[in-house]
Amino acid sequence: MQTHSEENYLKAIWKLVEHSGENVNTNAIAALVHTRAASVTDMMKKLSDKKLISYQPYKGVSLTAKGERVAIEVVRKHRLWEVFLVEQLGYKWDEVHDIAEQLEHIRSSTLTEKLDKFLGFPKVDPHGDLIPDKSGKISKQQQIPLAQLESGNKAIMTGVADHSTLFLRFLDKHKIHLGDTIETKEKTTYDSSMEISVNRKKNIHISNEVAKNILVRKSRS
Amino acid sequence: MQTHSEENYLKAIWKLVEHSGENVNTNAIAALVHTRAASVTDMMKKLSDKKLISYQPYKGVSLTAKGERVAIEVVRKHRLWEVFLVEQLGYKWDEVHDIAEQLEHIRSSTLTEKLDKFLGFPKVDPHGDLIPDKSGKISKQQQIPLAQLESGNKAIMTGVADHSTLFLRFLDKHKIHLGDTIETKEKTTYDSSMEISVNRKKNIHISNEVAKNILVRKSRS
DNA sequence: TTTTATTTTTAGACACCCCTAACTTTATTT
DNA sequence: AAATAAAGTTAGGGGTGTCTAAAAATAAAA
Ligand SMILES: [Mn+2]
Ligand SMILES: [Mn+2]
Ligand SMILES: [Mn+2]
Ligand SMILES: [Mn+2]
Repeated sequence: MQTHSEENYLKAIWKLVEHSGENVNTNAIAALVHTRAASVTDMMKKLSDKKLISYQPYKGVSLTAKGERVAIEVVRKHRLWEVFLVEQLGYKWDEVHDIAEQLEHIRSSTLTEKLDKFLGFPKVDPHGDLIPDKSGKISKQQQIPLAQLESGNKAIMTGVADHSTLFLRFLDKHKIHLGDTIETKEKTTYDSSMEISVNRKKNIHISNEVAKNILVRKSRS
Repeated sequence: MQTHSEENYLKAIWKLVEHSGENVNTNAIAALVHTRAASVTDMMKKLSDKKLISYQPYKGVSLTAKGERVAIEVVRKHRLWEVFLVEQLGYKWDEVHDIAEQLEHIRSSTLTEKLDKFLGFPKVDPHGDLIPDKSGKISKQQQIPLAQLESGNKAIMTGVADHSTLFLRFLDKHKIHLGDTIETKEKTTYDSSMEISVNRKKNIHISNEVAKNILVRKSRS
């Protein structure tokens, strides 16, 4: 049984491992859980004692099988609750993170499965992130940043790399949504900005900053 | 902003005041929040410092207006979540308490209202308890224990005094539910047990213990 | 290879929430 | 009124989770 705080740390480590593959460093964790390095070190000792991570001072940490199981369960709950908040309660996709951050810690042996069923066993959350299944399995998303798409190629938007309210609202304002077909019209060499079309209609000019945070799946056309 | 623990204490005090009217004593609180008297005293000091209760050592406590507002908000959330768990997720009425005990602490300026709307603005929770409205108003339930109903009188079951799984399952087993019409057929003077009919059909013999925990509203017939 | 900068850990502290044991106050008996 | 019982508080302490400041280890630069 883990505390909320322990769960938050495990989830943070899991996310960092997903992205970097490497052992995770203290400051990165501190940034994700909004604490200081010293607090992270304290927690790493506790999680290590509980065999949830493997930890060698100064050398970073990684999750044990046990720790990963816990982390994935938290991620599963977080994403399922996000689906609930958006699809059932009518929240916008930029409003749900903080609430899900709390709901993910609700402890019950039956709640997650009932919620999953109630929601119709969704595969992805409102941000396009995959929802781990009951057993903790989660397939790797085949997606790349839009910034990497060659000129003239079509793709479907499947996710976002930046989950901030600011970015999500920016996308809303420009009517760019998950599932939209995006075509790269023209790339400017100078600043790597690009002209794109959304659903074959609207043409928009976006910066490289934005293009890096839009994740797409190349359509085999 | 209160901690989970503070909210639990405030809710406990609120419940005790509802039932007794009097200043609430330390041991009663300890029993409700599953702690010891010493812990209660510690917390009373903190809540008093925060002006959430008025507290005089050895003389019991009562809620300030501020404290009552917080307590009722927690109760509102608890009961709304219980409705969600039963009506949307398919839980039984004896299974939801512990989960609602956690969900009631989810902090969000918008969640409660969205949930309330989603559920269709329910008036009562799965146990017949009234749900405070958005402004914190909660009307007094006009109900009495079935044990107090005179022989030959009809009433409608509106609630339970005992929320334990054991009792709720007992009622399920005997198909006694909220909204059922209950008529007192015969009372045994010796042990105050009684013969009742449920929905004009089934006749059941129940102990006084049980009759005290079934709450009914007399039907004006 | 030194020196300097960055990262990480340790030391010491504090708020929170709970506990047991001992003491004090209040209530009840005799 | 004195003795006893019950209820409530204080003293002292433990685990958790966070912090700042200082020290140690590692990485980068000169
Ligand atoms: Mn969280
Ligand atoms: Mn998400
Ligand atoms: Mn609670
Ligand atoms: Mn209830």
